[in-house]
Amino acid sequence: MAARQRYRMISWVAERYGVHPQTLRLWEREGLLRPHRSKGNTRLYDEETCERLETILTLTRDLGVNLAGVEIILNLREQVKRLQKEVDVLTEVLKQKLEEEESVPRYHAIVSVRPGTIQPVDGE
Amino acid sequence: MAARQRYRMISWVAERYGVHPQTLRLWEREGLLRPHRSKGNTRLYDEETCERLETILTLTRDLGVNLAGVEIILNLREQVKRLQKEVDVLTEVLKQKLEEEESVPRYHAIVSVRPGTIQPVDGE
DNA sequence: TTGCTCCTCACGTCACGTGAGGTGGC
DNA sequence: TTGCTCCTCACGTCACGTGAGGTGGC
Repeated sequence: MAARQRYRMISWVAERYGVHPQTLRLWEREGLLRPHRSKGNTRLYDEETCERLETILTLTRDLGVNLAGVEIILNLREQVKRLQKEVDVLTEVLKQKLEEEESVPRYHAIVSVRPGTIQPVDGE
Repeated sequence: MAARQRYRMISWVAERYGVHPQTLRLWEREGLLRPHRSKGNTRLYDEETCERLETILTLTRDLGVNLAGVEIILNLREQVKRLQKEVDVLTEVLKQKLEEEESVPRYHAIVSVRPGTIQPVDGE
């Protein structure tokens, strides 16, 4: 899953996505991006950061959202993702419960007797 | 639940929330607010619209979000609300299933007999 | 050294809030 | 009539993207 990370420098990212390097620095200052740093303080962008960047680009360029909005939208999307996952898990568990119930003969749920008060009609 | 609606005109809303009437008209033009209209074309704000306005005010004034962002954020919040409700319902159903399971004597799951092959030991 | 990186400062543009001006219904 | 409403147009401000200028590491 966690593939070998590729770290890119700012010029690569800027050209790849058509963003001004200063814009990348600005967005970092605003807290929207958090690239890693080399020992010499050079920004290093991993894949996750690049994906985040793509999202931000869509929001700002295509949809005209400002930076304050981007921040909130990214958080809300995370929340939606978590909730959607929770719904999926709960649905799956419930589905299994219902199947389980289905496989048990019906009268097991209907007959309710005290232990020792019933006997087989004939042997076995 | 659905109480008698009170409709307010733009000057009342503007003063109540400290918003310029033109701003209210602008936000409507941008699709963020949808007040009703009188037969003479006067805007009429109901409670729901006022609540929506409060939310927009928080987003724009306190958080600095622009109108494009507000639109998206309001939609995402709706989505979160729906998902949260779904999680609540599923959780409740699952809880009941588990309680039900707990209340059924264990051997109901163990004993597996054909109908008509068992009888009560004594009457009743 | 060359071409990258880092940073701060400053300008230009655009979104958006607000005011003016002119209209019509209660 | 008075004071509201409607509308459009235009100005001022602020956020933000981008360029310049000067620095230091690979």
